[in-house]
Amino acid sequence: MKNLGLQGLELQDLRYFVAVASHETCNISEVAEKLHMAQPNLSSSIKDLEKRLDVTLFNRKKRPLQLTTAGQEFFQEAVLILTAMNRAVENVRKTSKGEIGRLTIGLTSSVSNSILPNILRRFREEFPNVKLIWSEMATHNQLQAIYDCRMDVGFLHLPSGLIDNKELSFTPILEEPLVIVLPENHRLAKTKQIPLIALKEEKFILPDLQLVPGLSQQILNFCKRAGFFPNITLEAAFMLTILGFVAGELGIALLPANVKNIKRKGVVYRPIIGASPKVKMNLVWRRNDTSIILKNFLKITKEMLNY
Amino acid sequence: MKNLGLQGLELQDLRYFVAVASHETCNISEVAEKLHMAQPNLSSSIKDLEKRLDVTLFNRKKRPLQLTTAGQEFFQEAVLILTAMNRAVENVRKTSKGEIGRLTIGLTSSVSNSILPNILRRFREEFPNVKLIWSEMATHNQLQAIYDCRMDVGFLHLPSGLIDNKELSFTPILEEPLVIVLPENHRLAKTKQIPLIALKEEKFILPDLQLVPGLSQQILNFCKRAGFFPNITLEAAFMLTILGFVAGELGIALLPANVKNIKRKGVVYRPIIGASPKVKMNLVWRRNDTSIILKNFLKITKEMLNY
DNA sequence: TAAAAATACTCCATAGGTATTTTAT
DNA sequence: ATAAAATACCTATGGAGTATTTTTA
Repeated sequence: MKNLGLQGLELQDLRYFVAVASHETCNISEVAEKLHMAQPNLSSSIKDLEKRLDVTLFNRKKRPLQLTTAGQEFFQEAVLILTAMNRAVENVRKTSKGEIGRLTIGLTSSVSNSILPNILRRFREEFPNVKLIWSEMATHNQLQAIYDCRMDVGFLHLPSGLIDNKELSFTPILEEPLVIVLPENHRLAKTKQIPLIALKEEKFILPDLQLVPGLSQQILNFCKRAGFFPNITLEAAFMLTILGFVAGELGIALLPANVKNIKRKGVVYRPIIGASPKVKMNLVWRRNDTSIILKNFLKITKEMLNY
Repeated sequence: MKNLGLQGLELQDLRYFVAVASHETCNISEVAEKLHMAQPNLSSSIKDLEKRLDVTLFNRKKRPLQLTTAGQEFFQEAVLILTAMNRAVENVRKTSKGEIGRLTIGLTSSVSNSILPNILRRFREEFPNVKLIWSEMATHNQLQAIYDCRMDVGFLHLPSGLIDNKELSFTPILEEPLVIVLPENHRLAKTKQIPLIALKEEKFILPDLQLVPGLSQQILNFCKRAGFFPNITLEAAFMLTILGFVAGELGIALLPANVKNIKRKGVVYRPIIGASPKVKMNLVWRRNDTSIILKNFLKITKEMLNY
């Protein structure tokens, strides 16, 4: 017999108790057999439990044994506790395999126009119980959110000066040529292919330098390499805003090729002739993030690039 | 080291895990000291838990240690489980002491007019967390409900043939004289005290023989002993109904004295002169009911009788 | 280099087994 | 009289201790 370890109720005690209490006739011998254990041990386990609780759970003056009122009460709660334990184990296992949980993803319009739908579909297939939360956000805001753990991963055009960052990791996932965005009545709209230098005297509408630093920096670099510094008349954070400005003949723009997926009245797209410049899209996350969900997301994203 | 008992997660595992996980810096050594145990054992307990779950709970590549995502998940659930266990223990102890729970009580109007309020007040004082559920019910229905465990205890006038019942126990708790209930214009209403035999030729309104067998049987016995069998014109299950019939001059009635607490227009009460007959009120419960709450209720009820 | 975690071993308390007695119907 | 629970006793696993090594910052 146990030496009354006064403290420390254990789940084993509950398991034995529940096994007996849930038996039709509370027959200890039968239950012991079902549990592949000796009857005296089951008996003394129950008695020990009663001693520790300082509560009589079974009325011993009756055969078959029957639960006291307190025993019924305890039975209900014991079942709940054992269930909770099983669920906790299941959940922690699934969580560790990345089968359940959540991932918060930041996007810019470039991504939602190109590879994103495929990635999401593929991820949903493999991890149907992981909640993906995504929000379209300008590069600058995304980086802040990732730092602050409000976001786990972001698709963005990498601004200069972020290479070898201590806090963040990144990987290039996409290279896109730029296209020239013109009002349909623009003199260059008749031309099929346009060299970059031909835009030297044009008014430029640029992605916002504060909010979308990566993309605008890359565009400026290409112009510089082509031999001119563009005449910037407007900045805007979102693609659609820029297209609107172009349609209104406020200027022309250079944007990633995926913008061609948007048919905008009054706007035409023309490829750049010559050393076609390409902007790079990166995936960014916290370097110290050990989440398996993140790891799986990165894996699937990389797979989708070799389609 | 443990020999990986693959099954059987125990609360002790959770307690150790929660102790470490809830420590500011997850410092195993400090936590071990706080728990008055050796550091290596706490270390290996945690490792063992991880092995059994097949989940890494702490990121060992970092100092201070930090919970993995799965570890955070498990921590939350573990705390809930431990809390549930503590609550279950508290509840079963209180239940066994009769400090929490419920008692379903049956009444007849006789009781609610006399001793019941005192009993309830006294019981509430001593057991504020026991829910008392009472319902006014005719004797016959009460007995049925007690048999069926829909009710735990009842106040009722014991019908003959219930003495030495195998299933039910009872104890007398109250003796009340009968009073004569008359329409205010009745010829006997002028008399202050009336002998029972004077009612020989009157029309009687009797408590329902089916639904309130105990009381009506006792009334009939008294009449028989006084030397006559009453002329029964009406039966009714409830006091107020009977008073209504009397007020309507449909007959007279004999009722327990507590009915005098009800002032009914058109009705007067007159004491019986001579060997004043008394009806007995009993408390009834299932003989095999071991509930402590019932026991306490019986105890308090008996105490209240010697006021 | 220092602080903390992991490993290696030792020991005994107790969960679990067998034999027997007691209890309730 | 019988079936089931309680008691008594025994055995061996694994939880907990001490000493030491490995790891991270």
